[in-house]
Amino acid sequence: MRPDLLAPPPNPQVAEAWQRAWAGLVVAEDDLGPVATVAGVDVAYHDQSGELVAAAALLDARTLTVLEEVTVRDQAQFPYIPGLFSFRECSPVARAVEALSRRPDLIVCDGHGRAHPRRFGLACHLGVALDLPTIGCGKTRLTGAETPPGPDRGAHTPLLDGAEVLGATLRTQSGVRPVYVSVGHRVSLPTALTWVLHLAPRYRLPETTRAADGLVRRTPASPGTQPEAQP
DNA sequence: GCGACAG
DNA sequence: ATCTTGTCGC
Repeated sequence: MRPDLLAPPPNPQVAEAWQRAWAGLVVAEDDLGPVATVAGVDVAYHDQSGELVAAAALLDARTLTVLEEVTVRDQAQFPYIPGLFSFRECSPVARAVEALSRRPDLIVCDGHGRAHPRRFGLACHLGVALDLPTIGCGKTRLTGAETPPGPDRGAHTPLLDGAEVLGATLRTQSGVRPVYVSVGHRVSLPTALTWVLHLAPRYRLPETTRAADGLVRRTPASPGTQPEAQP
């Protein structure tokens, strides 16, 4: 891991400068081995004091069964600012992933990767910080011009900034709004699309995201019992 | 100056 | 993200 990439920036201007520099560390090509496990990550804010709960859910890549769940509590170190989202959630999420008993072969993030103003969204940030393959899968668009994909499951169209392909809109289920897929780190866009579609056999969002989301929402922010791994 | 704006 | 009930549709 690279703790230097997880320190809270002093202000938005510095944060943007760091993103522009770190964007050069992103690998947008496939550099992953056999994928046996895929992790989903998410963060929930249970009160307005900045207290948060980050979670990592490890799934069997073939059966999509949840193999392990981990949650960590923390205090937000940076406000939510569109474009600087990763400085709020990357650190706690990275801690949750590292708390898993084994490193996942791939991580799907609840947010964008290269489909970002400076090409360094949460998925890129997390991937580079942990040096693990990551995919960005957001529910809404941040930047880029989109074209509605066809009505059937699997249909997809590029998310563009002029001639540059930032990612893609992907219809994971017929008749539902598409999700926004982009490269995070060490995964190509075609591979990212294939995985997100595979991970979303029944619902709009991938099972990895659903598992992590359900986990953070049922985890109390304050005291409570520390969740343990689920066999 | 007027919108747009991940979670 | 979070605050919140009922309701339209498959």
